[in-house]
Amino acid sequence: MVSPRRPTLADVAQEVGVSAKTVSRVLNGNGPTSESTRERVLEAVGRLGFQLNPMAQSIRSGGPDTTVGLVIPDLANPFFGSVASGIEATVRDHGLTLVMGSSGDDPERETDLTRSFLARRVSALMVVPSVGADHSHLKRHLAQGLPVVFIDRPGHGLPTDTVVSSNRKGAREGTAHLIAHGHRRIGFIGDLPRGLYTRRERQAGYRAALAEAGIPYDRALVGEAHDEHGAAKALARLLALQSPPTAVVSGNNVMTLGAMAELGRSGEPVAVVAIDDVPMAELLTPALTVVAQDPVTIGREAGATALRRLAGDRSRPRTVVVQNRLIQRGSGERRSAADQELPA
Amino acid sequence: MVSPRRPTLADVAQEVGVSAKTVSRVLNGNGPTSESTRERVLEAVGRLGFQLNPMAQSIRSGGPDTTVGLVIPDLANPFFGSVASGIEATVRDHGLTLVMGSSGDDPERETDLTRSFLARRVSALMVVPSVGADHSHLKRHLAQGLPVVFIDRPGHGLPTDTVVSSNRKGAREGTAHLIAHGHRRIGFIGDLPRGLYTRRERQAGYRAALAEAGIPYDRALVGEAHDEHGAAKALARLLALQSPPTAVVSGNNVMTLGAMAELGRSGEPVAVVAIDDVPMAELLTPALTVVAQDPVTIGREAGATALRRLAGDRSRPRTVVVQNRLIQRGSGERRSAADQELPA
DNA sequence: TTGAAAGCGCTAACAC
DNA sequence: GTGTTAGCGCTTTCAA
Repeated sequence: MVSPRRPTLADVAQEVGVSAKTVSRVLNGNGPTSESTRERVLEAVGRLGFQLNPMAQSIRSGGPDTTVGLVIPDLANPFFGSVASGIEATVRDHGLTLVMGSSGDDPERETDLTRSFLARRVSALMVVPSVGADHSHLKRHLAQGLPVVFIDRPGHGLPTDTVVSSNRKGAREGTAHLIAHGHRRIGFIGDLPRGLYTRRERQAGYRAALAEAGIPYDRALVGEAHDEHGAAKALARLLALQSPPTAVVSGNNVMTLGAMAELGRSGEPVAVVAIDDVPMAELLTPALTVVAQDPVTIGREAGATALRRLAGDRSRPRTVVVQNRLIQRGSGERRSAADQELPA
Repeated sequence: MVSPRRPTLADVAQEVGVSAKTVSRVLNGNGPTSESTRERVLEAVGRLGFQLNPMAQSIRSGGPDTTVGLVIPDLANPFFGSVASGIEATVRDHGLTLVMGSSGDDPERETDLTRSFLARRVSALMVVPSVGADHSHLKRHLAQGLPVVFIDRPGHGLPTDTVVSSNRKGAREGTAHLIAHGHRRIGFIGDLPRGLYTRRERQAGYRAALAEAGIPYDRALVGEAHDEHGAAKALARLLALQSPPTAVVSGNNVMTLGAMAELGRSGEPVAVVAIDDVPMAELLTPALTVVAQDPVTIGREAGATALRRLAGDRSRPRTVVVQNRLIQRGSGERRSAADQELPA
C-alpha cells in the first residue's frame, strides 16, 4: 500500500464539497461561515487528520512564522537550559514554537544562527550575545519591528530590549558577606573571555565590596579560566600564593565546580561564595553560600518582552534586571574547617 | 525612512539582470551556471544580504523542512538539556535546525507538539515519550519514511528507532556495589509515574541485584515521588521505619537532590548510590557514588540515527543502548558517617 | 548555459 | 455566506 501524502486544504475542500477558502475560513476562524459548513468541514478535518501548514500560511500572508529564534551558548549548561524553559513556557501559550541553536560562544556561529533564523522569518529573536559578535545585520530587522531581546548580556550598540541579572550588585553582596565574616584576603575566579559582560560586572562588584571595606584590590588574587578544569588550576594557583586567600568568590556555576573540586582535593579551609546556584550547595562542608540567579525568570521576562513588542509596544527599548539573591548557607564563616581542628 | 522589505530571489535576479531560476541555480549549486553569472549573482547576494527562504523552498519542493523536531519533558533538567545539546551538535553540520518543545511529561502536550512539528514538515522527529501518550498519528509519517527516534524511553507499539541508557544493568551494578560493601537493607527511591520505563527498568535492576545476593525484596523499602521535595519525604519515611535502610539507591537526578537534602537534615549515616550523575558528587560527605548516564552521547546517537535514516537507511528499527558507568566515590562504604563517631 | 511558465499550500482581495 | 482569482518565495518542468 502506498501511503497517501499529507492532506492539503484542497483535499479537505474536495472532501466536503466546498472551496479551499471556506475551509481556510473555518480553520482560521475569520470570515463568516454557516454553522452547517463549519461542522462538515471540521468533521472532514478530523477524519483526515488535516492541519494547516504554518509555513505556507506565513509565506502567503507575508507575516512572520510562528516561531521564536533562540541562540544560547550551550544547551547543556543548566543556567541556559532554565532560561530556555522560561522562554518556552511564556511564548507557548501564544502559539509560538522555539527554534534553537548553540553558539558555543563563537561569534561566527552566533551570526550564522541569527541569519538562518531571520531567513526563517521568526517572529522574534532572542540572543545571548557572544563577545565580539557583529549584530549589524539585525538593524534592518529591528527597523522593521522585529522584536530582538538580548539575554544575560547586553548587545553592542543596538537599541534592543535586554534582560540581565543584577550581576554587580549580587557580586558585591556576596563579597561583602565574606568581609562581614572577617575575611580580608578574598580571591575571585572569573570566566573568560575577560571582556564578557557578566565577568566584568561581577568582578566590578567584587572590587566595589573590597573598596567599601577599605581592602586594597590585589590583582594576584584574581584567577580566570575557560572551564571547570581551568578553574581548578586557577584556584590552585591562588592557594599556592605566599599569602593565599581565606575566601574566594567564584564567578559562575562552571567556575564553582572547578573551584570546589580543587578545594576538596587540597583540603584548604577556604570559604566560598558562588555566583549562580548549584545543586546540593547546602550539603557541602561547609555549605556553599551562593548568589543565586533566577534563570527561569530571566527567560520569562525575555519572552514577555518579545510578546509585548509583538502586541504592538513601540516604546523605547528597556533593560529588565532580574534580581540575584544571596543565599547564606554558612560558607562565609571564617575558616570553618579549621575550626574543627581547634579545641572547643 | 521606510525600511525596505527583505529581498527576494526576484530582487537579486533583477539586480543582476538574470532570471530568478538562474539565481536559484547558483545558490543551490545545482544546474549549470557560467562562472561569470555565478560571480555577479554572488556579488549581488552579498550586497543585498539575501538568503533563500527555507520555508518557501520546502513548500515548493515538497520536501521536508530543514528542521528536526524535539520533544522533551523539561528543558531545565540538565539531563535533557545535555541530550538536546548532543542532538544539536550532530545535526547542525547537516544544515538542520532544532525545533523544540517541553511536554512537561503531559501526553496531550506531547501530542500537540508532535502534531505541530509534523505540520511544519520537520525532517525528523525525536521524542522523549510520556507515559500514556498516543503515538498512533505517527504511523502514517513513519510509513512515508519520516525518521522518528524515541529517546530515553521506548515508544509504544511503533517500529521506531530508540536510544536508551542501560538502565537495568546500571541499577543492578549500583545496587550490587552497595551489597558488596556490606549493606543488606537497601532502599530505592523511584520517580513517578510508576509505569515510566526508566523507573521500571531501574527498579528491576535494583531487585535483580538483591535477588542475586539472596536478599529478599522488601516493598516497604521502596519510596517514590514526583519531585525533589517528594523524594525528601519519601526518604524520610524510609528512615522512620522500624528497621530503616542502611543504604539507598536513588532513581534519577531529581530524586537524588531530594534524598541527599533529607539525609543532610537527618544526619543519618545512610550510603547512597545515585542513578544519573550530579555536579560535585565527589565533594559530598561521604562522596556520592553514581551510575552516570551519558546524555550527550544519547543525543548524539539519536541524531546519528536520524541522519542515517535521512540518508536512506531502510533497515529494521534499532535500539541503541548507551552504557551507564558506575563511578565509585565512596558513598558505598558502610555507615561512613558513623565511623567518624567511633574512636580510631 | 539560461529562461518561461506552472505550481507547492495557503490566503488576500475581490466578486457574487 | 461562499467562490474565484491571483500571488507569497521559491523550484519544477520544459523549452530554447
